Amino acid sequence: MSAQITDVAKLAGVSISTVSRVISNNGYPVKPAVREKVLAAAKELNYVPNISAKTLRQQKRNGIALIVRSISDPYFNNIERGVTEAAFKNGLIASVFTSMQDTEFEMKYYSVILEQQYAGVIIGGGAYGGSKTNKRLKNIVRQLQNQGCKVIALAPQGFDVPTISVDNEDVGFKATKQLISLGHSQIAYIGGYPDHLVDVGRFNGYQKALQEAGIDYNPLIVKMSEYSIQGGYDNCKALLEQKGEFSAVYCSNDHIAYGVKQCLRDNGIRVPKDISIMGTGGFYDDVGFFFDANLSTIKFPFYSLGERAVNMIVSDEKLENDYKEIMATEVILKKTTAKKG
Amino acid sequence: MSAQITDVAKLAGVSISTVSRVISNNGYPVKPAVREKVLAAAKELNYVPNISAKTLRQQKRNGIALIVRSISDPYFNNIERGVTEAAFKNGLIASVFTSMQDTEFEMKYYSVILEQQYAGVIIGGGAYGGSKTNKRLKNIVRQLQNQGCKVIALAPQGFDVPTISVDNEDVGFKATKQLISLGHSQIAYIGGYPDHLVDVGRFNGYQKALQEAGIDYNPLIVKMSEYSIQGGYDNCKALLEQKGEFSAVYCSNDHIAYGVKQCLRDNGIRVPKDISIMGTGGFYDDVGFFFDANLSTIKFPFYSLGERAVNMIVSDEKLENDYKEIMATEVILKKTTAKKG
DNA sequence: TTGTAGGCGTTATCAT
DNA sequence: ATGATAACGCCTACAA
Repeated sequence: MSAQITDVAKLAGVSISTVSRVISNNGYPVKPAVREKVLAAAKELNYVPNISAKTLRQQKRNGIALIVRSISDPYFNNIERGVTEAAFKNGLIASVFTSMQDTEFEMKYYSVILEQQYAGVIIGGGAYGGSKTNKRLKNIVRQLQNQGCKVIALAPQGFDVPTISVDNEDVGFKATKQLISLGHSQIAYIGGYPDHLVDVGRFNGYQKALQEAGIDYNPLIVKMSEYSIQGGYDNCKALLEQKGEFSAVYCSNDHIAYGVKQCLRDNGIRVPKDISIMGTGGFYDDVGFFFDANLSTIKFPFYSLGERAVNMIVSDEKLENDYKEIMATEVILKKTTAKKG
Repeated sequence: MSAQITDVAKLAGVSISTVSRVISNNGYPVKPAVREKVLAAAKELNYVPNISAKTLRQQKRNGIALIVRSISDPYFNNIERGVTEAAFKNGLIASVFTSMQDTEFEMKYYSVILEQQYAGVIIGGGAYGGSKTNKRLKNIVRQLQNQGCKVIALAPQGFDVPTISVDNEDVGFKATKQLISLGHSQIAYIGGYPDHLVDVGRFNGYQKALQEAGIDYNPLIVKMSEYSIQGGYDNCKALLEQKGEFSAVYCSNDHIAYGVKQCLRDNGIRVPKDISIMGTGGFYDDVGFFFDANLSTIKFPFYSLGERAVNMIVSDEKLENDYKEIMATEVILKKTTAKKG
């Protein structure tokens, strides 16, 4: 249908090898005059190399897949940017796939990624599933690895894959400690899925910080449901209704924190004067169309996380499945935290 | 590296043609017993067909690209779902590319899409550029079309491409008329980029509705800047400070409307009791982690828009560049509109 | 510095 | 119903 390398060669009056060498620009010596001729011919014919043929011949993989939970969850915003930009720098092309938190979808994606011979897949936000679904996922992930596709997770997945992530226990610990250092001792915890590994880690950190400060753990002011604004709102409301005493809340995710903030506001409670809130993630600040939530939070290095994952895929270091890499987080204090007054 | 068709053939004791027929499952008759043997062999070897070879041989395109402005803009949430799910149903695979409102990025994407021989590209949200960048975009889009890649826009782009969209003038008209029918006559307009075709349409509709109702157009209560919550907030604040009189606001986008809502609230103005707000799009309701904004709005058929675009790409009807298709919108009344009191 | 030719893993055509 | 073989478009030894 469209022009191919032979057409360009014919028009330029050279062999296809010469054209190939000019087009792929691989450093192989070609006389400048010839190069010009080839380029001119290619331009005239609107020649575009066929990447299937190239891939097939080179046995090289050139795609990076990023799996996210939902395309519009701001949590993934900077992860995606890091992945996309790093991929480009390495001559690869990143595509985003949305799992919708649905294992069926995720499985389908993996099988496509398998066929498409991607260089790697970055699991930014996989489906949330129990141990049965995990087994199926684990299987297909192993298959991907067998095919030479590198798999990198950006959070613990419940089975061994090379993982780059934050230290979730440390995150929970730092956040809670921050609240303690502001004089709070009645600190509620509102988390996401109770059996999500990520949440378990943050919750452990929360408990550890309390313990270290000699504060008794009070299960009455602990709530968990899901990582959403609504979840935060509802759980906060429940806390208020049961009249649990607390002057601060640690939320294991900024969506939750934002919901809590709204709930408190709707109930005439001043933030941070009456109650302080610490969130987790820091992703609200990165999204332009969001109103700045001004959350005090533990900021994750989302961009770097994505960037690093791509670089690991690109490099030829062999990755063991038990490989774990931790990236640093940062305490950010904005307008939802204050000294206990 | 990994198993290929010859390996499967050898293990199953048949020819590669037979394997191909079984694997591609193309209806060609194969004896059941043989089929079983092949399937077993393929499974044992973890055989996965190489899609590059397949694509090369079949000259078939199997990718759909969706260009969005930002991965986390909820505006694209249901468009993406529609595209992804429709693509799957048609045996295609959709990838999302984020333009970041950056023409350079967008150009790079198009050139990759060109090489990758995508079946089609859906321009959900292109870069926002002036006429010079439009020229470059137009060129590469023409090139895509020449290569046999179908291009569909989901909003006017400033140059001719087959477009499926809502009728933006009608949208602005209906929204304004709705406010008028609630008894409002001093209706402010807060829009996005003043020279964005989409906004021009909505603004025209706004003016037309006023005119039809015999209301004088008042340029003092019209503001435009950008499609963001912050933009809505700031423009609303400016309106309040200049003491322009208005009892309702039509916002040409829900981000803006949400910002306006926040601004009014922060200034002690009750919505909708004191001031009514109509938004545009209805995308806040579709995103789980969002707190329901409860905006009265003109709801767009995002999912169908994406779905229809895919179906147009898949079908072999030839698309003229001046093809335009309009999809219906719906007035949704929630908690930001009330009769003028 | 340039050209020739073989092969990457499929599918499809043509025999059998 | 099955098998042999020639493409698909490109890259890359190897030859010149």
